[in-house]
Amino acid sequence: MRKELEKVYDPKQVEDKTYRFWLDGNYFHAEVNPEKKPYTIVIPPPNITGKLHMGHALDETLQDILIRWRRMQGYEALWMPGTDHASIATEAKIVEAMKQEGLTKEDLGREGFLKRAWDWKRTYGGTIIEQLKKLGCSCDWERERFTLDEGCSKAVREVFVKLYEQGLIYRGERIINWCPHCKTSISDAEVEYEEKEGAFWHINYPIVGTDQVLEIATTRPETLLGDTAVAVHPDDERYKHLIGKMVLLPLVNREIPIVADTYVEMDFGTGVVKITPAHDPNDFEVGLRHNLPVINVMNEDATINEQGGKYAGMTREACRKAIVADLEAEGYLKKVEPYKHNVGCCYRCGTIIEPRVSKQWFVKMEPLAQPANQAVREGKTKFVPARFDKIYFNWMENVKDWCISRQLWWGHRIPAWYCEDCGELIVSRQDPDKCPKCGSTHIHQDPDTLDTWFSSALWPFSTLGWPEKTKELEYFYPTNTLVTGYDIIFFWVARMIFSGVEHMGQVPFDTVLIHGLVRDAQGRKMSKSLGNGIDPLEIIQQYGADALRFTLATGNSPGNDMRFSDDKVNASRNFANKIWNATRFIMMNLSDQVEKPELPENLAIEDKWVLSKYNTLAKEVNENLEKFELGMAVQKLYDFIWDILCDWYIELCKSRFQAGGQSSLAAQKVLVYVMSNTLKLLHPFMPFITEEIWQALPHEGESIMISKFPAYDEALNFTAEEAQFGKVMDAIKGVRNRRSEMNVPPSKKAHLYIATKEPEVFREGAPFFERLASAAGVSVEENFQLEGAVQVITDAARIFIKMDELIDKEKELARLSKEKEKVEKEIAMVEGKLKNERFVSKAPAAVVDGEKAKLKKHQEHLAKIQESIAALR
RNA sequence: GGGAGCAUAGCUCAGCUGGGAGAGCAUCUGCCUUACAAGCAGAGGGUCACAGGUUCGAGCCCUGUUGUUCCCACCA
Repeated sequence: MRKELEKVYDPKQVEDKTYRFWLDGNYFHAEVNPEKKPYTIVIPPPNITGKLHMGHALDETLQDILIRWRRMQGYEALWMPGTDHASIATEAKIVEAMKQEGLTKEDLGREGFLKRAWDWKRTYGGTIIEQLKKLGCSCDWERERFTLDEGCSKAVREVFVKLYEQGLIYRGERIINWCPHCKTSISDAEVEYEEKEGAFWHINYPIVGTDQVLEIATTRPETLLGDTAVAVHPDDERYKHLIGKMVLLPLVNREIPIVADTYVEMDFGTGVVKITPAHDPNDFEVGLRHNLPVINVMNEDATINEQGGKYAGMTREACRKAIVADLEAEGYLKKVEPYKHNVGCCYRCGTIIEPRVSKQWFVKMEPLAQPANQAVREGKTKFVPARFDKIYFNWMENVKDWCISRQLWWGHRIPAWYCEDCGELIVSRQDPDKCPKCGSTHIHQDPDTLDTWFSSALWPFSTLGWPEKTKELEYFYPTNTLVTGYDIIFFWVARMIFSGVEHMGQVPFDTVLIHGLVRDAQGRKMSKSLGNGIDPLEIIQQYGADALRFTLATGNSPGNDMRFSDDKVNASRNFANKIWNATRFIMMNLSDQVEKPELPENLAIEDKWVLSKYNTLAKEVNENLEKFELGMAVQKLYDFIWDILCDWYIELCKSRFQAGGQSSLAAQKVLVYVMSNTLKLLHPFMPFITEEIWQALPHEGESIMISKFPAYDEALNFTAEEAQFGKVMDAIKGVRNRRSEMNVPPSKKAHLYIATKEPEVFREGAPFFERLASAAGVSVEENFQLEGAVQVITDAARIFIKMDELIDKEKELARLSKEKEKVEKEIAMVEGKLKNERFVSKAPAAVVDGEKAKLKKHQEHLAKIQESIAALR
């Protein structure tokens, strides 16, 4: 007894239940299996602070499609899941939460804070994982990892020590990007530039020993407190004679030199630049070249420090106002111009970055970037679409050393110790208890932690057990496809590539599939501040996970952004319902004799037609997936199911069901066969509904998700029959068309007379005209002589619709001559082509033959029209 | 300053290596045809941004122009 399906598909009844079924079956789990080829995807680990957003939903959907497809193809498919500790983002959230309780980090102390952070991780870290399950992700949850777990920490430590020993990690005093809000350094990649309205303040610096002034222009007057020189271009005729002289720094009354440096652009501003080595990266470089002192005038939170004299304690903004006011009061301010310029901001909190000189740890990039670039150039890793390799190269070829130390507590602590007695620096795989040089036990560990991306960079191999030589690592590495958005190519993809090449000797994946952003219906980026974000879980709740997945996969080509709208999800939901109802119909008509999907011995022409179409679909879906054209694959599935299967084949089956007998049984078998195989093709995209329906239909095996993914089958190559049946369909469409034009309701049936040179084809198809073309009966002959009938002319037939009362002879003639003109035009065009010597000689033979066939078809069509016209007259 | 993407039906977008433009939504017409009105059958609607070029043939390749979005750099 087969179960009845509800009238409308309800995802809520199906999804959780089905997901549990998969988990119980352990289908997501992958093991080292030398019998099979591995296919591996590592998930871009979502932040533990995170909630699933549309970007994740897209990213995970694409990965799940690929992994389910490969799994069904027979690969040992591993989708490695996990989460990222996201040091800066998580720490900021925890600090924020503590603020509500009136607590600061310092109140808790490092240990207390970390305890709290781990509590946080335990509480919220699982949220996003649960949300991934709602989406249907078939990750191997037994292998779930966390960037701060023991294994990943071990990998981080190994890499740090190894690179340090190779001289590729060093500690040094540099100017770095400092976020005054997060109170930590951040890397160049973490700075976002934003165009802001500012001003250009022109300030006169008196030249010492003269009554002259030097006019400088600056966008940051408050940094004047830290000026240690002014610079001009060495070739600048206006200022050449002043090089080496001193100016008096206004308000501060410090004498600073005028230096010459080619960094200065002569024709920008006044051609004179104030040099503040402590607060500008370019000035810092100038300072190094000219041995200038570095005066840091700011605290960690970007307030002015004691170096700022009377301005000490002010914020940078307040200080700017005060300085400008004072300059004006004392007559130093020449003028103020409005000025638009780019300001660096923290990518996490948006606070304006303060360049700051401090001691930090760096990774020397050049030696690591080179082999990585070489590998990509050799095609060992390919970007899809290919243009993204330019972005990768552009960044990697100009990359500066990577500042990896963070003044945060939540993260991998830097494995470096300092001896308080002899000053020795100890970097070690094991925690030292004394100084190896002097034996002192007075050592302390560096308080800083590592950039969160330092651990993510190792993700493709740390999750497989590295630095241990595990069998998983041996089998699953290098992984196959990395799926991610273009926004983290620098942060993550590039760093994984050079890390893989350096530590594993092999690139971490062969393909990087890049997708775009999911935007709102108006094309705006979804953001918290705009409040235009769409919650994927709400969409799942409302429409179902399959509908969401289908929406994200449809009409989306690699690398391009997409818009998300309710209209689209609605259409996807309707599609799910369509499949559901098609299955209901099949089951309503299914006899007990169909026990599994198998083809009948005798196939009717329409069976061959649908099987041929299905076969092409199977072939193309695989081809599209191989090329990462997921959007195209899913579009073809949609078209096949809705148009070919539902609107045509199922409708064709209705008359056979009515007739009963062998023809009905054969139709049932073909339907079950085509439907269940099509469900398999669709399963990676819409896993829940396909499983539910597949289970309801006669099937073999436990679950669709471990069934064999269909492929092209030569036994189903019925292209000739497909073309033949197409002629019947053309005739049906033609009749429908004419009737619709004449506004004849379907209830008004009419007898059809079909004149054709292929009567067998149409006799076989005759029953279909009754249901699909409102025919009261059908006669097929080679020729007919009929009065008072409407005519439909196709390539293969003349069809007379017997409807005396509707006939207006003149109108019919006019319509026919219009049709004749149209066909004549077509003929003229094709003839023109074929008469063109150069076309015939240069175009491929297949194209020329195609044109010839087209011409023949048109000519036959024309002949029929002419016959009809003659008959009417 | 450097680089990339996009420009196709009213809207949102497909269109794979060049062989005479498609879908969804919207609009209009007719249908409760016993799987589905979340449906069925039809219809209208496009100088494929513009200007050149290559080719027998261009939405697709090349050059330029315009509009638009983004990335990198950061001239104080």
